Amino acid sequence: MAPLNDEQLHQIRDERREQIMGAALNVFARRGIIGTKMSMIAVEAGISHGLLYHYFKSKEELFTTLVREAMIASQEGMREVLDLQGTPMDKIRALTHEILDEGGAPYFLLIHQARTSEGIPDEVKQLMKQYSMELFVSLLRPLFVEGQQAGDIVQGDPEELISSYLSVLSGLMVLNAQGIDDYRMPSVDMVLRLVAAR
Amino acid sequence: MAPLNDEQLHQIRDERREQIMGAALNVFARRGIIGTKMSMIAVEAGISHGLLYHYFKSKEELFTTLVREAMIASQEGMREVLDLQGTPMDKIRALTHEILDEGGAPYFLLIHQARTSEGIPDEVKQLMKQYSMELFVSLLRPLFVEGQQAGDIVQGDPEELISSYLSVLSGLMVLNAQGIDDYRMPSVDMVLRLVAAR
Amino acid sequence: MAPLNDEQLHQIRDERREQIMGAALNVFARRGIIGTKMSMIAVEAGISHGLLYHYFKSKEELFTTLVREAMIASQEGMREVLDLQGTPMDKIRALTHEILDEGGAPYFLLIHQARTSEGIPDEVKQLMKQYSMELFVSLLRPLFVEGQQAGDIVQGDPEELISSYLSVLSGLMVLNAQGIDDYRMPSVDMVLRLVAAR
Amino acid sequence: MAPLNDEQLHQIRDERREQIMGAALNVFARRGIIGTKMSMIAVEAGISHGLLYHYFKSKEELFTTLVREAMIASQEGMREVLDLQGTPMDKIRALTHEILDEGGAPYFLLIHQARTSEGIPDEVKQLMKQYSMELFVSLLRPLFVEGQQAGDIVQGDPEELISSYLSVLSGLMVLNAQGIDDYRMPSVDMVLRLVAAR
DNA sequence: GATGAATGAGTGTTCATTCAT
DNA sequence: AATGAATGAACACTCATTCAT
Repeated sequence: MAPLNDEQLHQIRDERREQIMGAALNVFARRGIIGTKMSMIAVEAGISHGLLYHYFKSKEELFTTLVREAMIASQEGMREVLDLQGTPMDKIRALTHEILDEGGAPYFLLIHQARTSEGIPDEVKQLMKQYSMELFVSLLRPLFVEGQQAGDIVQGDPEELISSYLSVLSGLMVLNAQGIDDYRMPSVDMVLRLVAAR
Repeated sequence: MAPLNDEQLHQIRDERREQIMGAALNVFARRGIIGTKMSMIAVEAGISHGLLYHYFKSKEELFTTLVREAMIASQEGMREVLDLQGTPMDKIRALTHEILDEGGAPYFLLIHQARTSEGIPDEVKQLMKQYSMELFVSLLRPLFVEGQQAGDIVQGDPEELISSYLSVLSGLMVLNAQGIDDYRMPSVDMVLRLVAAR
Repeated sequence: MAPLNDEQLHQIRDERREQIMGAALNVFARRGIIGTKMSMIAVEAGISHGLLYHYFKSKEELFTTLVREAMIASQEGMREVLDLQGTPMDKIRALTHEILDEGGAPYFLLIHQARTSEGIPDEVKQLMKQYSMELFVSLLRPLFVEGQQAGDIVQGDPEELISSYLSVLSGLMVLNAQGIDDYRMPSVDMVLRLVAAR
Repeated sequence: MAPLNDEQLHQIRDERREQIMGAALNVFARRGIIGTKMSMIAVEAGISHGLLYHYFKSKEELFTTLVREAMIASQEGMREVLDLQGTPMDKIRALTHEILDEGGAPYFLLIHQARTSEGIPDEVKQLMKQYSMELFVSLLRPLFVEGQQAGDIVQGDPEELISSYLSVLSGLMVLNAQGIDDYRMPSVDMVLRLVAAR
C-alpha cells in the first residue's frame, strides 16, 4: 500500500550494495578488471546487470570502491595484528598466518590486480601510490627492529627485510588466491625462516 | 631478380614465426591472454595484424604454441641447472638465481598466466596437467634428498619442501615479471633460507 | 481519518494528470521525444517516475495526449484571435503577437517536434494529417481575403500567402522556443511586412 | 599479390571518409545527434557499423567533424554570394535564394541541430560560439548599410535587421530541411519584403 | 608473403517499463 | 495512490578474424 519507509529502503540499498560488492570482489580478484564482465558480477550477485548501475555508476567506480575498501581493510588487519600480545616473532607469525589464510585473500588479490593489471582507473593508480608498500613497511619497522634486538630476527637492513618478506607473502597470496591446486602453500613456519635468526 | 627458392622462403617463414612468437611472449606475459590484443602483438613484432594470421590460425593457437614452448624451455632450463657441477645447494642456488633473474621471466610468467587466467584454451589446460608442478618436483627430488643427506637442506618430506619452494619462487616471479616497482625481490640468499639447514 | 471519497480521489487524479502533462510539455518541447527521459518528466513534475505509469501507459501515450491537446489548444487560440474586434490586419497582428510570444510556444513547439522528429507514434502521425496546416489555412482564409479586399494585404493567392506566412511563423517559433540566444526574433511589425500591402 | 600501394590506400580512405560523412550528414541533419544511431549511418553509407570506427573515433567525433565542415562551408557560401556582381539587393536576393534552396540545407540543418539539441559535444559548443550569428551579421553589415544608403533597404539598426532576417531564414531552413510537406516555403520575393524598402 | 580495409559477435551502459511493498 | 528497486531491450564501441588486392 504505502511505499516502503526510509529505513526499509535504506536497508535494502545497503544489503544490495554489500551483495554486489561481495560478488564483484570475488570476480575481480579472480579475473582482473578487464577479464570481468559486468554480467558475471550480476550473475554472481544473483541480480540483473541493469541493477548494478543503480548502485555503481560504472565498472570503474565499482572496482575503485573495492580497492579503496581493500586498502583500508588490509591496513586495519595489519594494525590489529600489531596490537596483539606477544613477542615480535609471535606477531609476525600471526600476520603471516592471516595473510596465507584464504580468508583475506580476495582483498589482497584485488590489490594485486590493481597493481599489475592493465586498464586500471587513474583514481586507483593514485590510491596505489598512497597506500604503497612503504606504508606497510613503516608500520612493521618497529616490530622488526625490536625482533632484531631480541635476537629473534636476522640482522640486516630492516626495510629491505620487510619489503622482501612482504613480497614473498604477496607472491604466495597471488598464487593462493587464484586457487590453483598445483601450487602448494608453504607452512607458516617455513616462511618464517626467511626472517628468523637461527 | 630471381624468385626466392624454397629454402629461402622457408627460412623467411621461420624467422617471421620467431619474430611473432617473441613479440607475443612479451605481450602475453605482461598483459595476459585477455588483455592482449592481436594488434599489440603486431605492433610489437613490427608487422601488420593481418600477417599474424598467416602464421597462426588464431590468438588461441598462438598462445598455446607459446605455452608449449615455454614448458619445454623451462624444463630444459631446469635440466641444465641440474647438470652443473657442484653440491646440491650450489645447484639450487643457481636455479633460484636463474628464476629470479629477469631473463627467464617471460616464459615463467606466461605459464603463470596460463595457470591462473580465465579464457584459457582447453588445449592449454591439458598441457598444464601434463607439465604440472609434479614434474618439476620429481626432477628436483634427487637433488633435495642428496642435500638433506649432506645436511645442507632441512629435514622433512622432500616433496612438500620442493613444491613449497617452487611456489615461493613462482609467486616472486609473478610479481617480478610484472615489473611493479613497489615490490622488492628478496636476495637469493634470503630465499635459500627457506630450505637451508641452519 | 475518513478515507477520501470518490470525488476527492477523482480530483486528485485530475490534478496529478495536469501536473504531469504540464511538466511533460515543457520537457518534450525542449528536448523532443527521443531526448526526453521519463525520469526528467518525473523530476520536473516533482513525483517519482513510477507514478507516471499510473497516469499514462507509456511515454508514447503521454506524448500523444499532449499533441492532441496542443492541437486543440492551438486551434482555439486561433479562433479566439479571429473573434477579436478590429480590422483583418489587427487580427493578424494579434495572432502574430501571440505566436511569437513565448507563452504559447511550448504547444507549438511540441507540434513541431511531432511533425519533424523521428520516433513519433503512428497515432500522432494520424493526428498531424487531420490537423494539418490546411485546417489553419482555411480558418484564416476569410480574414486574408477580407484584408486583400480592403487593400491592407498584398494581392495574390491567399492560400499560398497564408501557408507561407504560417511557415515563417512556425520557423521562428521553433528557434524561439528552443531559447537559443544567438537567434533574434524579428519584431511583429517586421514580420507583418511579409503580408502587408505597402 | 603485392599489397595496395600508398596512393590507392589513400584514395580508398578518402572516398570512404566522404561516403561516411555524406551519409552521416543526412542522418544527423534529420534526426539530431541523439536520434541518430551509428547503425543508421552505416546502413545509409552501405557499410558495416564496425567500419565507421576505422574512420571516426566516435559518434561525437563524427558529428563534430561535420559541424566544423558545415561552418566553414556556410561561411564560404556566404562570402561567395557577397563577391557576386550587382546591387546589394541583388546579392541579398541571391543569398536568400541559396539558403532557401534545398541544396545547402543539410549543412544548415546540422548547424541548427548543433545549436538546439541536447547531448552536443563540448567542442561543438565551442565552435558554435566562434562561428556565431555575430560573424554572419558582421559579414553582411556592409551590404545592408550600402543598401540602406541606396534606399533599397528599410531604415533602422542594420544589425537588428540582419539578425532578424537571418533568423527568419534559419527558421525556414529548419522546416524546409526536414522535408515536411505540410510547410510551404515562401517565395524569395516574399521573404525579401522583410527588408526591402517599399 | 604482406597489407589494411571490412565484418560482426560481444561488452559496457542507458532507460522505458514493471512490480513488490 | 505512491515509491523506487528491479528488469531487459537497445545502443555505442572494441577487437578477433577474414579477405581483396
